[in-house]
Amino acid sequence: MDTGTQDQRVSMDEITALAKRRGFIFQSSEIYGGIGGFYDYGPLGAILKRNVKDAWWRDTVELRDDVVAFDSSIIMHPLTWKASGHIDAFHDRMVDCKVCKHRFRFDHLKSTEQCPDCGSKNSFTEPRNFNLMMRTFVGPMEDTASTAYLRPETAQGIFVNFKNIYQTARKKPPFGIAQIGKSFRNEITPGNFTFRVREFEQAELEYFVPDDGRDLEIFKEWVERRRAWYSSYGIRPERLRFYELTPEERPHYAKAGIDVEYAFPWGWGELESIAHRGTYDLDAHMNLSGKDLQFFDDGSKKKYTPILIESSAGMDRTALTFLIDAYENERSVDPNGKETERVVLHFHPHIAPVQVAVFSLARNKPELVEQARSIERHLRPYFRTQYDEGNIGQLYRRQDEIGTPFCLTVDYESLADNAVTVRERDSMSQQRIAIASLHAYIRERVESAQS
RNA sequence: GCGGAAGUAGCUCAGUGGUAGAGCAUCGCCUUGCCAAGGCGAGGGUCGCGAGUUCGAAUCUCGUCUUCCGCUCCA
Repeated sequence: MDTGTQDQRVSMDEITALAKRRGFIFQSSEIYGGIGGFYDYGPLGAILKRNVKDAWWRDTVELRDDVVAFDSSIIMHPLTWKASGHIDAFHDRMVDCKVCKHRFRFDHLKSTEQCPDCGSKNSFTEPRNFNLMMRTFVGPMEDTASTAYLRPETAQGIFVNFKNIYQTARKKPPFGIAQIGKSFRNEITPGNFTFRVREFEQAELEYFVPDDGRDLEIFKEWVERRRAWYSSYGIRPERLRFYELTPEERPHYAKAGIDVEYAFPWGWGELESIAHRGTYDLDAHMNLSGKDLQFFDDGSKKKYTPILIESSAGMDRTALTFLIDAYENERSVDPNGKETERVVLHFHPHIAPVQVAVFSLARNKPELVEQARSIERHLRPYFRTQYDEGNIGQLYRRQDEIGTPFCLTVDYESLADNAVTVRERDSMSQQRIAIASLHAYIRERVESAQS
């Protein structure tokens, strides 16, 4: 892993401490001792995650006339998961050898008495089901017939609605369907903070293309679009990689696959998977449901099953990535030779939970306070703002730590010259800006940040 | 799920059987007035949770939950 330059890698301890200290992320149900694999987003974290989702949605849906929005239910007909293969794949019965601690699929054991690895006899635990889908019941009766599952991915909602959508949206391939929503997996081992959790949010794009030989080309276009997205929000390029799956690593029906990975403090971790899925998913649902999900092409007068290009990104993982990637503990020596530290989150202005903080230089001078509050009120409809007052150095440090890109300070001169000091987070440089032109000035700075 | 370690205030920790503590943080007042950590004061603790031993448990024992590390798993 690259550890280069002065880039001392942040530890997960620092990230989780900051996340809690500043109200980004808390463990779920903390007062009852917590529950493994679930997390809550605090006041700043909720905005951070929303900004990440909005940034994805903007680029994937709003800026394209060939992608439509969708939002499907979390609980679907159980046969959905039969067709997708999730039910069969999740019903493995497993046993553990109590001596060598190895785990085996019960139906693969030649002998139910002797461990094939260490040879111990009668050392197996009872066979247990490992079902990674969360189960619940629909209706008041808790029986097999009413068993339903919380979706382990959002994509199936799009597949089963494919015909509904292309008919009502008046789209024909190539076109895409996008959705952001919660998914649930009973992970055996949740961990690494919000990286592997049991309830998480996915942003998925299913892009359907005609079978005209351009599928690989379109796949590559989406890979480049996603690469540009991460880049435009400032993710450090040396910490991001697009890993190309080998034919052995991808499913037999897929012609290509890319894992987008980030260099987390514990190693590379997957943020997103971009996959060529052939006609596999629509075929599976056509087979089980008996319904026709093919597309009729008016030009060639032929029916065909569209080929699917999928991008599936974890929003919690992406939000965590933005948090880690933005983190810097700046150490420097001040003019008096004293060592100082500054924790800064270098969020992109679109991602930052607070974009503009407005300060009064003194807290007990009503004219300054009123001036500052008035500026904050005027900017609030256009930016994510916050008012604060007190020791100016402390105020700056506090905003640095939550990644606020701009701080405005109202001082005694402001009352005379109708201008404030604008302090920029990364450079700490200051500039005097007329109050009347603040809105335009900040808007220009926020928009030009989008590279 | 297995093995190891840990859990005391928001954070970092001290407290080994006898009244629950410190520093930092938070809030209020004063001071300063453009890059934090001056002064005074205040709030804040089911000592992860539950049993047991004991006259008495943060402290000893057992169970359990959570987190971290290593396995395992990751359709």
